[in-house]
Amino acid sequence: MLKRTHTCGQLRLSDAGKKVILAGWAHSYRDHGNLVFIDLRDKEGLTQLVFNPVTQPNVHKLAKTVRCEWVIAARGMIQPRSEGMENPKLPTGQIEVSVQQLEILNPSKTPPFEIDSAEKTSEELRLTARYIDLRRPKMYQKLRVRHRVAKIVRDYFDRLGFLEIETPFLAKSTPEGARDFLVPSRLHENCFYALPQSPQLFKQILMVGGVDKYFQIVRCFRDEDPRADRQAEFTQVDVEMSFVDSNDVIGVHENLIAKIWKQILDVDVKAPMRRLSYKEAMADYGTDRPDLRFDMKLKEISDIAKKSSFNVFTSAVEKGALVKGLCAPGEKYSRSDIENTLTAFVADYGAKGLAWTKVKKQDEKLSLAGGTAKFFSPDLQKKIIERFEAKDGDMILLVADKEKNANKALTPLRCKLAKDLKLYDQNCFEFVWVVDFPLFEANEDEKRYDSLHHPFTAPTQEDLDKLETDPANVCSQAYDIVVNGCEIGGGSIRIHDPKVQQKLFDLLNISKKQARRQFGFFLKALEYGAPPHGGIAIGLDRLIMLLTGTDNIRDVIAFPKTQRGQCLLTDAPSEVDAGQLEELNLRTQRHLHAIEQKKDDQK
RNA sequence: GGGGCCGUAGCUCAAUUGGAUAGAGCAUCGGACUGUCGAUCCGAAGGUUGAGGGUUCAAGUCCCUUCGGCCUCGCCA
Repeated sequence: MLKRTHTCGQLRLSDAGKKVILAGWAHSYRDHGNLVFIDLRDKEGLTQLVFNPVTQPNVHKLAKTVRCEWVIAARGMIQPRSEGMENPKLPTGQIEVSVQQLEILNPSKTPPFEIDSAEKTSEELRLTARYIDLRRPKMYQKLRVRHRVAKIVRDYFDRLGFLEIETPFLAKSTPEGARDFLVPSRLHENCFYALPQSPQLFKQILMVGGVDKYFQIVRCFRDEDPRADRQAEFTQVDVEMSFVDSNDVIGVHENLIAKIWKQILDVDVKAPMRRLSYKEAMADYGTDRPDLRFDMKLKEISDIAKKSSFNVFTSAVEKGALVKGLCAPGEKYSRSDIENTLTAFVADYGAKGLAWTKVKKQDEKLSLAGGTAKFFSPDLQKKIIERFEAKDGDMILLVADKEKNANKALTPLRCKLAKDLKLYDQNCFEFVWVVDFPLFEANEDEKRYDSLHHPFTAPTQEDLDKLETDPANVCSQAYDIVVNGCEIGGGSIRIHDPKVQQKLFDLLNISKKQARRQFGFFLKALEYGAPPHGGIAIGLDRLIMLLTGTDNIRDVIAFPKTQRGQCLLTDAPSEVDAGQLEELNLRTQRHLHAIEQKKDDQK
């Protein structure tokens, strides 16, 4: 076998005269009857091979048989291309290899799609023939960024004295949070492992174990419906540290993020980063993961709206709902755009309606015109205009609903408008830490509290007493890192006092018995000198999505799954032999039906 | 579990809105060609219109069921 001496992306004019061997895939071939050209491709680039029938008749003959995606190796001499024959589109376009020996390492069937038109090919086919898709330079680039980020992460934590420690994948199921993937135990009948949703308890126990500084680039599993930015299995940069407060954890990670952005994109990220309290974020942006690339803050105008003559608003405010909205440059939107497109848009998020009005300048004075304007007196109109700091030509869009519902509709609306109106630079990154989360959110259906993050998040020292008196207003020591409206990580200082942890379980309506059964091992660990500790988990897939500019998580995973959790390449999940089930003491519904059928037949 | 979009040749799409033998570009195969680089030119082959059922004189087109892909609501401590 010819062994390569160079890659297909590195040869330049200065290499002219060198004897080289290249290996790769035939990207394209151009047969002129006499001269034959083959563009040879490997992960580094393309280099043109030229076959001359006069000087190398046998090699030329063989070259004529080569087809796209055949794997070949070629030995030859680098020669400068003659004048006018250079290809400025290729970094190697100044030279070509005049081939003296050609070896066909492996022919290929005609590929199911052409590499050059993969962008236009259905993702379904690309996933089915992933090995073809991965040959594309763009795909390789994304894998490379992923690798480089992982390397930066490992080097960074290593230098700071962190240990990367593996935690079990065959773990204990806990009912909270997402649905677990279960793995049946062969040795323990009727028992199951769960694949970890995160190594949360293990990393905390590592802190009790004195490890002090832990990190892991680790796969996590959550059996929930996928989305464009969500897969059932995904990767986290998982971190835990002892003897720290929130600021320590935040500091370490904003430096890491800055380092990654600098090394991958050559972008300077300011550290320390901005911080927003949960309250501010919810009030101004309607979400705990605000997109700060543009302003367009949400404003509540319940106080003004309740004085209007618009029944929808007045009755809503009376019922304890609020009127909230935003103000956007409105020239681009016609009345029907608003009443059809935008109203339908917010309806998808549960909004019952979208009230609108436009801001007009007349005689140097701003007033409202159109839509709901008629329900507001000039005085109220003035107040609305002031509240939104509205300008001539703006449109004001309002939703009247319970706070939660209004926010749920307005947040995506705000993002959609900003995108449509191009209110921000696509290439900028606005990082923000969202802090001061409440510890709980009320679960109205089941009349109890739910953890906003998870039940191991510590309340602030000041609010410890409120756990007894006023749980709804207890603030937690949690923090989320958000960029461009995307949550890329979150964590908290944890509870290290078993009594506080028990109190939390009580408030979450987890009985002592249940707590002991599910978390007993953990509560016990806390009783043996658990240090104060805290940590964070950063979503690696989303990080890579941001760094590579894709909004499809499957693009940054070598072998991703579809919306229905299938791997089109391997056809997982698939049925298994009855014998395998037997060994695991499992019966599927179909299995049981078959057994019943057999019994009936015997009768 | 709900909503939306999609499925026609290996690939990307078309088919005058229910009408005749389902077309085109690329790819493939054969031929021609001395410098191309999305080579060009000539020719050929290529179809269970995702699957099943229905309406109709007639279905790629309309209806029902089903499979698959994508987006999304719910869900994702």
